[in-house]
Amino acid sequence: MSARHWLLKVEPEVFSFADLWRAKKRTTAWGGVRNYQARNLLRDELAVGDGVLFYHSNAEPSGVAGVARVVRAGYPDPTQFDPRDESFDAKSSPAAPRWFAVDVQAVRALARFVTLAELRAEASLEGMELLRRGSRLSVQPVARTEWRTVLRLGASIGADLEL
DNA sequence: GCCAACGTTGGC
DNA sequence: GCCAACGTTGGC
Repeated sequence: MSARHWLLKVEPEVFSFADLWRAKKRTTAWGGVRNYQARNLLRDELAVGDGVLFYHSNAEPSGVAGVARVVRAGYPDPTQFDPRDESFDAKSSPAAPRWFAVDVQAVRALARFVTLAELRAEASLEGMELLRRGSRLSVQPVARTEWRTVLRLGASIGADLEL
């Protein structure tokens, strides 16, 4: 698979796009994921330079808040080795790490926050993973056409659509 | 290896 | 707060 665009879910109560914007170098480790399908994507697929839709889940409203990019590809998620961390995994070890993280850097906020309802209303996004019934993956591939559509929905008139 | 019970996600 | 959908766990 050579998807170049991804959607990453975050609960804004925990860490929002605004938090990322304020972070040092506008960059954060994106990890704590304890799902194997998501792990495989983080470990094997996300590459430096890939585009990221930063999605606020479990929010009022939920939706895409901003654009980020991958600045460090998959590496062992340090939280799995920290007994004090709630994502600690006693069955993992540095020699055989089980969970992975990437680093992402904010590129820009969307001119308009694009709500989940707006995404659902967009016929051309019908096949988007996020919108599929029961979809829960916190790392999802985004097709190029979907990426462009979301950016268009989030752009103010005349804004540059390219990342 | 089956599958019921349980935990989590996340929209509503 | 509810609950549907899904993933994981663990008894057998």
